[in-house]
Amino acid sequence: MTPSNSERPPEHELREPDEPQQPPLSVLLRNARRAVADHVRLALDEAGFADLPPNGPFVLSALAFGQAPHSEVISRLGVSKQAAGQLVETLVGRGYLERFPDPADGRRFTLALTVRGERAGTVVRSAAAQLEAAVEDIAGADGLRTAKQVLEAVIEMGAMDE
Amino acid sequence: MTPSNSERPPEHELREPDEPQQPPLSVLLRNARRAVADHVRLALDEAGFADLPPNGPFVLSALAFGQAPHSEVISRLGVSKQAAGQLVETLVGRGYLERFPDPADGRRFTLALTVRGERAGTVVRSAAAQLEAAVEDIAGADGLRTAKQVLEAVIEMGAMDE
DNA sequence: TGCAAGTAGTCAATAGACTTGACTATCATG
DNA sequence: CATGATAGTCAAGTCTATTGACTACTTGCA
Repeated sequence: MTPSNSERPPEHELREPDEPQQPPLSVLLRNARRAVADHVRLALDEAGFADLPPNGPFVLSALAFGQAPHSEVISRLGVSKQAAGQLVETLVGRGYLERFPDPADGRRFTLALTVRGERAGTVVRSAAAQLEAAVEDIAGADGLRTAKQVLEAVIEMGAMDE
Repeated sequence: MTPSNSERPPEHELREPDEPQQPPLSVLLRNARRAVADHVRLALDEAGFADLPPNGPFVLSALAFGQAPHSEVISRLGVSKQAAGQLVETLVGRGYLERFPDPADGRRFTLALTVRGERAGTVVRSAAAQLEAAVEDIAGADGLRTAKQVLEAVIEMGAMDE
């Protein structure tokens, strides 16, 4: 027996919810985020893009059909520039992205999707859009818009803590 | 110059949004989730619980003021039982949790919060509640309720892909 | 011009969390 | 009491992110 237990047994009872109350926002957000990510991941796997790393969909979406400076992708990702650099390197290595030097600034690079990257991006966007459409069918256009406004408010509140 | 660049420059322009359209749900969820997590993390750091791992708040909330079987915490976390076991081990080691053997079943363990764990749990819950209340001030009670319903719909849709 | 300071990005090492595969101990069923 | 299932751990490896230090380039100012 490896875990070190003390001898005293616990006292309280497991609480069971009397009413079907709504869970806290934090839990809902966590689970909803996971659900969307899983849905997108499933679509990617089926389409032959299983080697796209977890943050890949985010980069692909940020690039959409166009291009963007490396630095912008970094700042949108919300991770350290080193982590973003590694991710970009991986995506380049796996054929999703191309890197172009900025002609005006020798330090900078521009990122653009390859054909494969665009295809994967299409899968990401359509999977997300499909789920969003299904939610809209249930919640209605107004409900979805309201929900998005609330999410934007949450994001804004969070940004206020620095 | 380490990155391998090709010589051809990119063709398209960076698109800029003409209208302040709402971002896709997937992006909003990602960012909102991060905002909440950051907010909670900040509160924990300030309260002296900086050593709580990222998934710690979730476990603490799952335990609330009571106790729960290890297996239930595992299934709710949505990760492998090994990962959950590591997390629990860490939380025990850092004084947030205690493990008690189940008197009826020698294989099972019950988890309960220590005093420190309850304090940290209080911080987590109050930080989350504070943010939720602030959002409710902006969006209104109806808006928040609607948003939660939408999130639950998203979670349910995701569960349908297996 | 030329130097100082700031910015873009990389390198290297590491930490942290999760995964798979194999295993032990206990319980339930016949 | 033997077989199979379940709870949980051990061990090893992977993957992602972090920190700290560094190079290369640009900008601004004298």
